[in-house]
Amino acid sequence: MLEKERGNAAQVALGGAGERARRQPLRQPSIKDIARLARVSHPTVSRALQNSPLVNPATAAKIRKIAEAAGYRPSAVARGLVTRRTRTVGLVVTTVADPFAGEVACGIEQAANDHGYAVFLANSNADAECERKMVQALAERRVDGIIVTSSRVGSDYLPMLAELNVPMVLVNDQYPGEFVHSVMIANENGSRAATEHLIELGHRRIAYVGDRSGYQTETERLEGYKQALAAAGIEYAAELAVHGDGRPEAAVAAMDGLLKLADPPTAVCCYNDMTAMGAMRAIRTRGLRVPEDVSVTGFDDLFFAKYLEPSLTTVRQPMRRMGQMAMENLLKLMSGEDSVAQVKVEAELVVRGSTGRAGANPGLKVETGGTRASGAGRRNG
Amino acid sequence: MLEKERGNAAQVALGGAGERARRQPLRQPSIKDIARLARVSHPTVSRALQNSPLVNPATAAKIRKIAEAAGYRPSAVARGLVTRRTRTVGLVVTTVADPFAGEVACGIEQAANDHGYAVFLANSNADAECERKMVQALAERRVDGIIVTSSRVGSDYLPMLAELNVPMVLVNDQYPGEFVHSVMIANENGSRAATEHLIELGHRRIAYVGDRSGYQTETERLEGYKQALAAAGIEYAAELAVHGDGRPEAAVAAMDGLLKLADPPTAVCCYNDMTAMGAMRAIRTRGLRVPEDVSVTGFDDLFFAKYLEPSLTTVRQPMRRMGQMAMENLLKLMSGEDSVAQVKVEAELVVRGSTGRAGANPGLKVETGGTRASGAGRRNG
DNA sequence: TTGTAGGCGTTATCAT
DNA sequence: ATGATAACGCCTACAA
Repeated sequence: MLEKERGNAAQVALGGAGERARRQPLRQPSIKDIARLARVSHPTVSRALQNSPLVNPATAAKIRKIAEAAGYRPSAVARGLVTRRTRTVGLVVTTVADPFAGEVACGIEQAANDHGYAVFLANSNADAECERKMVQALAERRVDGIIVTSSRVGSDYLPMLAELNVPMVLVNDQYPGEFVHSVMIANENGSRAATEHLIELGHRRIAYVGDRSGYQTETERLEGYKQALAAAGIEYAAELAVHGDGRPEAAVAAMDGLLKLADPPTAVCCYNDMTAMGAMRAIRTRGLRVPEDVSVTGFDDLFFAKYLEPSLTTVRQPMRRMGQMAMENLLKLMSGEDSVAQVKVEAELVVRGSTGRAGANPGLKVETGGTRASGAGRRNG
Repeated sequence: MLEKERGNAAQVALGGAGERARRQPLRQPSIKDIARLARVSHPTVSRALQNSPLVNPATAAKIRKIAEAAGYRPSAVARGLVTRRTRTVGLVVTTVADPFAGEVACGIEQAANDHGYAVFLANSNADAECERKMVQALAERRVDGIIVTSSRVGSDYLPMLAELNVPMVLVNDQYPGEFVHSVMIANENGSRAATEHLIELGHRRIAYVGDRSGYQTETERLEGYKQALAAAGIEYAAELAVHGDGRPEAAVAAMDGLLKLADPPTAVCCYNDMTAMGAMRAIRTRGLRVPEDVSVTGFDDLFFAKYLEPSLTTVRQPMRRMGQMAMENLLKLMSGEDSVAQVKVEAELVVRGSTGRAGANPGLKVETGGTRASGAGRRNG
């Protein structure tokens, strides 16, 4: 439409209050512009726009009308500079493309948005150095707080925390320790429940396909598995506890190794749903069936779990809710409350079609899985 | 000039220059603080930190050392205020928990990060009003650009674009029209390829399970399906084209309706992988098998597609790459280049186990799917 | 090579 | 109820 009229739409619409054209990236109207148009001082405009009671209702209305007409939008950056609070938080994840991280991010974003906060997204790609850089970058952006999800360098945050002096909340992170605030799932309980479920179904030879060893989440889930075995008087066999990397590809290989054992397992407890997905593929590829030949459990209850064939018995994490809780904790921290600390979220076993009685191998059965779920531990959502 | 020596961590660490404690949110050191410590003026510090050649290497080194020791971090907000460029972009998605959006977001974040930009995440929850609000909020944050993914109100952005005067790039959006910049997948081609594949396998009675009707992406994919039918001389049957909502739950119901037809389809072309996942569930629930009884195709090639049983034949979208392209286009737009416009990305058929010859029903066959993929259209990644 | 003097768009602190 | 005036932390002239 108009070509050289760099004067922004607002000013043009108002009758060309712009004295001279700007070469700058098209300045948005400021309170000073509005003040000039309304024939008042900028502070008055500022007050009017904040619905301050200190301003005459009539002038306030007039100012708001003018601001509206001018397409005025307050600058959060200028406000942030003077108030020293940007109403911005940083979210560090390995990658949002990961379904778990996506769900958590969704919960965080929701809660943040509800409170007028914006969320900076930072992917660390599971690289510690990169992760550190991202946190630094967030600090430069002057975020009011930071949430780190599924980090593998959680312990490194303690010194950072002190240095950056920015409130932080960790979600399912590595060694949150005593000094930081966190939201964690009850890994041991969840994993134990899954394993107990398999034991109840008569399984004795139960394998575990984990994440890379050494991480807290992995260690805790493995521990839950061991606890359940011990409680049932089943001896832990090191050959049955193998490692993947939390992704299906590695799980295929790990599971295949288990199936090649002289005495292969009849059930497998997986670190997470992605791992379970890979394990199921490995089982099917060998011509075996789930759950008739091998029962499988996951962890997370990602959206696809109930749509796998058979649908996956898994341990549910309320991922969105956890994100929301993390954000709410962070909000408290940012407002000065130093009370909240470590939040432990209970995990819930969701029994579906991928687990069945040990030795229950009714020959050729085509309709595996489906909605065949026992009543126990059904999801409440 | 300033009599009140605001104490801060840096100064304290450097020898306790802070006279008295502050109740403020603990100010970070500024260039002025560094200047005082280095006994130079702030502009000199500013220049030194920007590696300006206008500053004496010796003093520059000294300044950098002091800044480092003081834990100085430049304030992006102050810089943004003066430069009028925040090096920040907004990303609007329905929800990052959606795998497609997550992948695109990942690509965007990557590219943004590579260029020193930070990404604001904004979930619209598929609500037009909310989406509009998020864009306004981003404008107040003074983002340099905005990317909108899978919006259903794409056309509404034209007026917004003019009003906000912020460069925008849309990814797989609704009616991008002539005036906005976009990255779109070749929906018709992709859908046509999938349908042609089914036709080549001998199918004649091919159904289509779409998204809610009226959206451009949906319309185009349906169109591709129709084109393939027409080219093969198969008459389009309205009863075989049904609607879901892009999510598995709705697809289960839609597919079930198709299976209840007097003359049910032997193949179904689905709007996306989520829909295909639901369709497969509906098929199995009825005691039918994929692909022996019904062949299924998806669209997207989400991470789980190859792990479904049978693995899903689908049309691949290079999602991360598309996000990256969108960001790169946005970078150009933000730097003033007004050249880039509508980018169309080719879709690639990936043949896997969920599609098979029509009428090829070899009785009870347990090992469905797996890695049984024909050579045609294999992914190159 | 360095320092001085604005100004970015707000809010905050005083006056009036 | 309103208006000057001064920050906030940085950058960019321009002056020295």
